[in-house]
Amino acid sequence: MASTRYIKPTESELEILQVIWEKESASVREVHEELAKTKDVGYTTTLKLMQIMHEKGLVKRDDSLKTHIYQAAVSKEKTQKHMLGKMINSLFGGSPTELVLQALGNHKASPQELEEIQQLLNNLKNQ
Amino acid sequence: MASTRYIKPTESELEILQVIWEKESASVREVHEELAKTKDVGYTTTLKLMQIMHEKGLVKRDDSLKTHIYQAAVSKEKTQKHMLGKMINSLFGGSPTELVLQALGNHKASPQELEEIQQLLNNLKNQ
DNA sequence: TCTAATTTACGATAAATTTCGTAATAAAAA
DNA sequence: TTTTTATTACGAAATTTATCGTAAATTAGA
Repeated sequence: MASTRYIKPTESELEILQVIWEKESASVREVHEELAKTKDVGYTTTLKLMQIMHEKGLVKRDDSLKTHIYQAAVSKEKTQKHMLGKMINSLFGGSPTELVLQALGNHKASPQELEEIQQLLNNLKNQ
Repeated sequence: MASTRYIKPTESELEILQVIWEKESASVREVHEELAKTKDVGYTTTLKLMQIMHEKGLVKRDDSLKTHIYQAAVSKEKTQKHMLGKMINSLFGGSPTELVLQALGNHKASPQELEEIQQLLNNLKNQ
């Protein structure tokens, strides 16, 4: 049952995963077009990265047609959870609260968002 | 007044910064002993990293004595803020709220901590 | 069919990060 | 003083990550 060990995506790999998560599935071209909006990088670089990600098991692909279609092999939620946990440990002395306070303090949230957080907070309190 | 641009610590540098932040000031030996508790790494590796960090301006040092004493040149808070911001953008679609919800949902907080968060939430609501 | 364009495969290089060995220096101990 | 120990400086290698050029294969268009 031993689940395959967690593979930590690199920074570039995270950028690519974001696009794939967003689109559900995508070709190299589509991912590249998206990255190119904010980054000056060659097509083959994106291609190579995605091939490596496939080897690592970060993405799966359908290569039955000429243009391969990629999908994420790791969930956004699991990845978020891992990265958050690592950050909490490495930068916030293991205290998720410290992180939450920082995040709320430094980055403004809308009234609706504050309400969402309030809801969750209420749930947590009633336990 | 242009403040010097932000220098992103690498992962190893963050480990070292953590120790220095904790101890306020420390020699290479002290930092290394701490790292060695959880990591198998040579003394000169730690030394070299700290020298590089000094060149980059991540730490300052008193080298008037044989054993140099290091201090952080970047604050824990500023670093937290930067890393959080980066993570919010790269993994939480720019939404701090999403991050907060994840952090609270996945990592348990004590009643006191929940109260702290409630306080901050109240402040934010009254604006 | 023949030519263009698109895509993948692959290797090589570049750049950044981490690692450590060795020598020089300074301090401490014998 | 002499020897041992601890520390720094430094260079180089190893590793990881990111970049791109070129060739081969496939598809689409003329």
